[in-house]
Order: sequence, then C-alpha cells, then structure tokens
Amino acid sequence: MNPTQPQIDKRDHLINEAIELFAEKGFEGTSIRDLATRAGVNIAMVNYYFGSKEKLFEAIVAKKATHMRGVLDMILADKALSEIEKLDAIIESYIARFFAYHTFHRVLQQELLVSSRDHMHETIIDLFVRNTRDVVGIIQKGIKSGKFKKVDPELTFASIIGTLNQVLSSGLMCNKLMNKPKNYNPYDNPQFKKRLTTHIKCMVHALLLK
Amino acid sequence: MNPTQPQIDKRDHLINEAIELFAEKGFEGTSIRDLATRAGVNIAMVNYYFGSKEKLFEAIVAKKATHMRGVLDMILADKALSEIEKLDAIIESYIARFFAYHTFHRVLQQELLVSSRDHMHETIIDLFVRNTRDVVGIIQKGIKSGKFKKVDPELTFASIIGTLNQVLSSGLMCNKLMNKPKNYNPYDNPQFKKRLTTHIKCMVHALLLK
DNA sequence: GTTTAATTTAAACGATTGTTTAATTTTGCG
DNA sequence: CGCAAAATTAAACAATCGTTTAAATTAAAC
Repeated sequence: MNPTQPQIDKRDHLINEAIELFAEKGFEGTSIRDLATRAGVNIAMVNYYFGSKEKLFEAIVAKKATHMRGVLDMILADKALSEIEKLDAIIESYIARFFAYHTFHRVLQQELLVSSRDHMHETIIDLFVRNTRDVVGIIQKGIKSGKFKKVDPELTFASIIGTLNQVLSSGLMCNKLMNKPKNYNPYDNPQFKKRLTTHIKCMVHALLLK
Repeated sequence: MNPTQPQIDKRDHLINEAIELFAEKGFEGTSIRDLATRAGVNIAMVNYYFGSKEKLFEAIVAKKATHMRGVLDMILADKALSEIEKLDAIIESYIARFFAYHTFHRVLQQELLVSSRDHMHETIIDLFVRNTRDVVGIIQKGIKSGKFKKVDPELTFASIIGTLNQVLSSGLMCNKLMNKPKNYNPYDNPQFKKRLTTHIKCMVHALLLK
C-alpha cells in the first residue's frame, strides 16, 4: 500500500495475523505455513523479517508492551487524582485495553502458563510484576493515610486482573453464561463491558473503602 | 509393582507424568517421546493404552473432573450451612484443590485459552459453567433473602476463580512478588495458602455482606 | 539503461511429530 | 509344560515442523 515503507506494512500485517492465530491456536499450535497462507506471503518471509518464529513472538510483545506502561505512568503521575480515583482509572484502562485486544491478551496468558520458552515467560512476568508494584504502591499509600482498609495489596491487584483474565479466557464460556449463541462475540458488547467495569469497581470499593 | 493390576498402575503412572509435562510445556509442547522417556515406557505404550495423545488428555480430565463435583454437591446439600458459610466452604475447597493439583489446573487453563481442540475446549467449559451456575444459585438465594447485597452473581464467581487462577498462573511470578528465589515452590507454602484464603474470603464478604 | 541491493519465490533441508506395524517377550491359565 | 492372550519392544510410517538455500523478481540509485 505505502510505497515508501512497504516492509513495515508487511511486518505489521504479519504481526497482526500472528496475534490472531497465536490467540486461537497457541504458539506451538500455529505453524509458519498457516500464518504465511493467512497473511498471503511466502513461508520464508517470516524468517526473512523476524529471523525466527520465536523472535516474531518477541516482536509482538515488544510492540504491545509499551502502551500499557504509558497509560499507567500517566495515571500514576496525575496529582489531581486521589488513590481510589487512580485505581478506578487503572481498572477502566485495563478493561478498555483487554477488550480492544482480547486475542492478544490471551496469547500473553498462554505464555504465562507455559514455561518452555524461558526468556519470553520471564519477560512477560517482569512486565506484570512492575505493573503490580505500581498498583500496590497506590493501595499502600491509601492504607497508610487511613483511607483504605488494611487489605492484601498484591492479592487485591491479582483479583482485579484475575477477574478480567477469567472473563477473557473464553468467549464461548461467556456466551454460555449469558445464553448467547456460540458465534456471538461478547467482547464487542458494550453492555457486557459496562457490566464488568461496574462489578470490578464495586469489588475494589467494597474491599478497600470503609 | 502390583502383579494383579499392572496395566492400571502403568496407566495411572502415565497420566501422572503427562499432567506434569502438559502443565510445564503445554499440550502441543509435550511430545509422546518426552512423556514415554520420562515415564520409562516405550513410545508405543501411550497409543496402546489410550489410543491417541488427545484421548490421553481426555482421560486425564475425566479422571479429575468428578472429584470437585462431589465436593460441591456435598456443600450444596448441607442444610446446616447458611449461604455465606457455603461460599466460604466452596472457596476453601477450591483453594485446597487448586493448591494440591496446581499443575493440573494449569493444563485446564491452557485448554480454556486454546480453541483448536474443540471437543476438549467445550468439555472443560461445560464443567466450569455447571459449577458457576451452582455458586450463582447460592448467591441469588442470599440476595433474595436480603442477606446479600445486590451484586453480579456470575462475575462474583469469576472473581473468586479468577483470583485463584491468577495466582496459579505462574509460580515464578508469585516468587518475584514475594521476593523468593526462582526455584521456590509457593504452592507448598501453607502461609501463602492461608494468605490467599483470607484475601478471597475478605473480598467476598466485603462484596456480599452488608 | 545499467548496476546494486532488497524482496520474494519455490524447493529442499534435517529434525521431529503422532501413529502404526510386526516381531518379541511376558503373563495367566488349564 | 504348552498355549493363548496381553504387554512390550524396536523400527518404520507418512506428515508436518521451523529453517535455509539459491535462484528469480522487483525496486532503488547512479
């Protein structure tokens, strides 16, 4: 399409198709031939652009990793927000992010569960640990100032992300619980998104506020 | 070992080794040769006993699926327990189960995330959906009787299981958050188990009780 | 237009996958 | 023991895997 940057377009196109396939079939379950066919390129192009299948995966993570950090840093630095307002903002941005890129976050969750690719496994954990420490900091500040109850900060964040991941794990499961047809996409439903946001906020407020 | 039931012993031995390997490397990441070597049997034995790699997987799920249902049915039928006491009992049995067989539950979580093996995917979802409906029933009963606040029943259960799954996703992540060494096993730590139990119960109580 | 580099291709690489075969060993039973 | 069934083995099966190669095509630069 863009004659000045043809290689970037193809790279991005490959990355996007790979995210979809990895989310659907997992890392090992996705073959380079599947990916190449779906993306409409030769099978040698993946290694030509990325060097290997695993490096393609790392390229995907690297492309996505920075965004959530930026959003978090913005909220953390905002001095106009109270602790609970910061938590609410973080919850909202996580839900927005996870819903918009739910297939990608399924890939991340898979790598969290599998430890065969050591380097990738630890990279993803480090990203998550850093986010956890930031949120834990907010909660601890709220506890020290007497605004929050004395909860378990790390596990409180685990509950927020865990609830989201649980819902994102399987669209088919969501549909069965909501009596929707099999091919329905619950992550495109703004009502469902609102419902999840309300629940997580209520949960955190009930847990933290006196 | 047991000369009267040698085939059952080997079957069980294969299943146990397969659970460990699948949890560590995933379904596709585990080869039958790996499994056979680890279990000390010939590679043809897996197909001899189970018919195929996928049927071995289904045998694993079938073996484990019944237990949690039995525990749930016991709690549901216990008329001496109030709604919140039933929820507490369910939380405790889930944590006990997930901690004792954390590798197995990682395998289940992986299959929940990957939809390439349709039949297995749906089998696991149906198991989960049934458990969800039971717990939702308890919560709705508590709401109708005025004991519970008007929460979202399905998502409340998602938060319980989601928190547990989040913690179970990666032992390495737990260790990093608790400043433990890499090779430490957090799921063998009774203090950590107690900590998680306390948190989830506090969360559910704060969310439900007035 | 020619040349050089970047891109794309088809084909083949060796390795590994799940599975099957057919021969062999072990076991249970009369 | 002798015989039949079950269990186990080594070997090979076809298929697929990620990756590489070397030739062909396209694009860019002079």
